[in-house]
Parts: sequence; structure tokens; C-alpha cells
Amino acid sequence: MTDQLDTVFAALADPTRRTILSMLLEDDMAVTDVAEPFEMSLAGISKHLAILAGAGLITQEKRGRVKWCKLEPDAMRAASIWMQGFGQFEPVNLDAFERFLEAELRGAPTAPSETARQGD
Amino acid sequence: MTDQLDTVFAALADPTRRTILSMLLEDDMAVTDVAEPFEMSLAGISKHLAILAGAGLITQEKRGRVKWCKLEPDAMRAASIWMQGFGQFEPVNLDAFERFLEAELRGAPTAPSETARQGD
DNA sequence: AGTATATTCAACCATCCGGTTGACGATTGA
DNA sequence: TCAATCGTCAACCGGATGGTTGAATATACT
Repeated sequence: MTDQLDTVFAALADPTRRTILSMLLEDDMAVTDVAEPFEMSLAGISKHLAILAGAGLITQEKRGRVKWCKLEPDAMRAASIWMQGFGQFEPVNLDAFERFLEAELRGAPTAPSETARQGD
Repeated sequence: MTDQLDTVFAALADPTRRTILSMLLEDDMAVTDVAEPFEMSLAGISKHLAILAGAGLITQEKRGRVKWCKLEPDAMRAASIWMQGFGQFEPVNLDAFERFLEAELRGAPTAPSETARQGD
């Protein structure tokens, strides 16, 4: 019964999952490769991917023993239209978007780049 | 530490809260009036409003003993831009938005219209 | 003053969520 | 065949979430 908007927004509410989505913007990735930059167990990432898949934001195709993850941006369409209806924000400001991505990928606590590698 | 995107998306993930936001599109409302159509305790609605306020999606101003809730659509801007970056969805399709709103307000399980419909 | 209205607080409950570890099935390859 | 790799499953944990009820606070009305 949970609306599509429910699952999409809920999936996007987690910074790890948003980071994964932005990683997948560049290319399809195997689960292990998605997990590699994170300081989290593979099973944890696997769960996040399942949530993203459940929301339709990615699809996963198994070839051999490797499961490939592919971004499905169309799943955001409904949610995006819903939001735009409120603010009528300027359409598709790619500059702003890239700034966001950079900030998330670099500075975010879940970001894969230069986190304090504690307990490793 | 939780990102603004975290709180905004999390706030939007709940259908009751989305319905409240669309109600506030038409006008500012008192807490009691917001709660009236819902099959939920006033305290429950009050909590939802607090979450919306925490995400910046609404502001609440107390005049007398009435607390007025006002939509703050700008709080969606960052999240909206983030999403648009993925799909580059057609800009501001108001028709689609109104269809969404109608569907949510009428058919959704949390929709305020037909209060008797609960025990399915 | 006394009562009604508007809203929140506090405690409580069940469930979900994000994460872990360890075992497991499946596939690859030496 | 045996071992390594890929990924999920199951059980568990602590903390957040969504909801309730009942008391408390603040304002308004008569």
C-alpha cells in the first residue's frame, strides 16, 4: 500500500544511498565495487541497494556471479514533479547539481573519499 | 550533522506529511484545522508538524493560543535541484502536479476525505 | 473566577531502520 | 576437486519513527 512516493523519498533520505546513486551516474557498477569506498560491511551496502531497487531507483542484473547495478533515474520523475509543483524551482540547474554532488562526495560523513579510517 | 537533504527527504517520505503540505498550499492553517480531516490524534499531527518544521518545510507562528502553519516551499529547493540533476525532468509540469495532488487527496490511505474508510 | 479551547509534553508501545556478524549458495578458476 | 570470490540470508542489536493516551500549559471567553 505504500505509495511510490513513500519509497522513493524514504530511499533518498539516506546519505549513503544518495552517494551510491551519484556514483552510479557515471557508470553501472558491481555490488562489491559500490561497497568498496564505504566504511561499511558488504551486507550493509547490499541492503541499501535492495532498498534503492525496491524504490525502483536502480535495477540489478546478475551476470555470472557479479550483480550489476544500474541507475534508473526515471523512478525519480514522479517525486521530482511533485516537488516542483510546490516551488516551481528554476528548471534543471545543472551547475547547482554538480556543486551538490561535489559537496556530498567530498565532505559528507558517509562520503567514500577521505573519512577518518578508524578501526580498520 | 544530518544533512538538510536527509531531513527534507525523510519528512517527505510520509504520506500524512505530504498531504499536510498540499493542504498548506491553499492557505495557512491552525494546527487544529490541519488535524481535523485526519483520523489521527491531535498530538500525532502536532508531531508531524514538528518534523515538517524541523525540515524547514513549514514555519509555525503562534498568535494568541493559535499556532499558524505556513508552507515554506523554498526548503524543497535543494532537494528538488538534487533530483532534477539525475533525470532532467521536464520543467515544472503543473498539470502533472495537480493530477498528483488530486490523487493523493482523494485516494490515498491517509487522505482526509472519506473518514469511514479505514478497516480494509 | 471558572471553564473551554489550542497545543504540547511525557510516557509508553510496536514496528521499522541501519548496521553488524557468521553462515550459506552460487559461480569462477587453479 | 578445492579454494577463492560475489552476494545474500538470518539473527541480532540499539536507536529512530509513528502512533497512542493523559496530564500540563497557555490563551480566550463569559
